[in-house]
Amino acid sequence: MADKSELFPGTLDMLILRVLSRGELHGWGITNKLEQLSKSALQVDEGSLYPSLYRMEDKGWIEADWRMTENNRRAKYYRLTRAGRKQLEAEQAQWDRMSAIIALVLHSA
Amino acid sequence: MADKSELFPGTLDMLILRVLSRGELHGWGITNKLEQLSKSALQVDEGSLYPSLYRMEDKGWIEADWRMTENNRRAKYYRLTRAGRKQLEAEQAQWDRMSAIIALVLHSA
DNA sequence: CCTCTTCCTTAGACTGTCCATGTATGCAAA
DNA sequence: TTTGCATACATGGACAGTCTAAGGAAGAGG
Repeated sequence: MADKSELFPGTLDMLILRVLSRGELHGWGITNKLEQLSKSALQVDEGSLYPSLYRMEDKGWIEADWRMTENNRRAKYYRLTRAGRKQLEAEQAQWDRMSAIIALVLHSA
Repeated sequence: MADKSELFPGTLDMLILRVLSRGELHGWGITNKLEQLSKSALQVDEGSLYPSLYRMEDKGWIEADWRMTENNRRAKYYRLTRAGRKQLEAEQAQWDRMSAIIALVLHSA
């Protein structure tokens, strides 16, 4: 990931699902969107991004088709499936739960 | 880890360091303390705990010696080193940074 | 005795990230 | 027209860290 701020394994899927929940995008676009949304804190490694996309496609959380971008290039546009939406909700809930627990431990007297 | 709520790789070290920053403890005690502090949300797997302890000992973040517990058993008591304290601060800062970023992405309009 | 609890140890599988590298093509500048 | 840059996808291999699973030893208490 980005400048020494590695992502916690497992969170990349969630972040991608979240970005896709705002509308379909191709891989390259996802990278840019994540960088933009995180105010440059996240620069997704392509070696993490694409495997993640394939995994999620296999699992049926996202689906894709090839189209042309506004830059006139071939690109694979991904979008959430219904299962993907459920998955996002679940992961988000799980994240909230776990980060609350961690905060609890970290800030306990 | 615990009832289907797996920890994010990397966070276990931080949680252990945090627990040890409250006072020395042996492995078994760390498990219990984490469970207690997290209100039973975390049940640390021993196959994760001990490798983590050995890693951190190698890195010089913690040190240990064998003693007897109040239950009259041999146990290895771990405590933070100065380096461990610095490490904890760093990881905690990193955690705060990353979780803020993730929250930003998750909750962006 | 016999079982339960405390306590530590380690091998092996698995998952997911990172690094590095490769491909292809559109477009603009030199 | 050729050179270089930006866009876009793909993939092998290394590596770190977790989980599953199994085992061992020894005190406490029935």
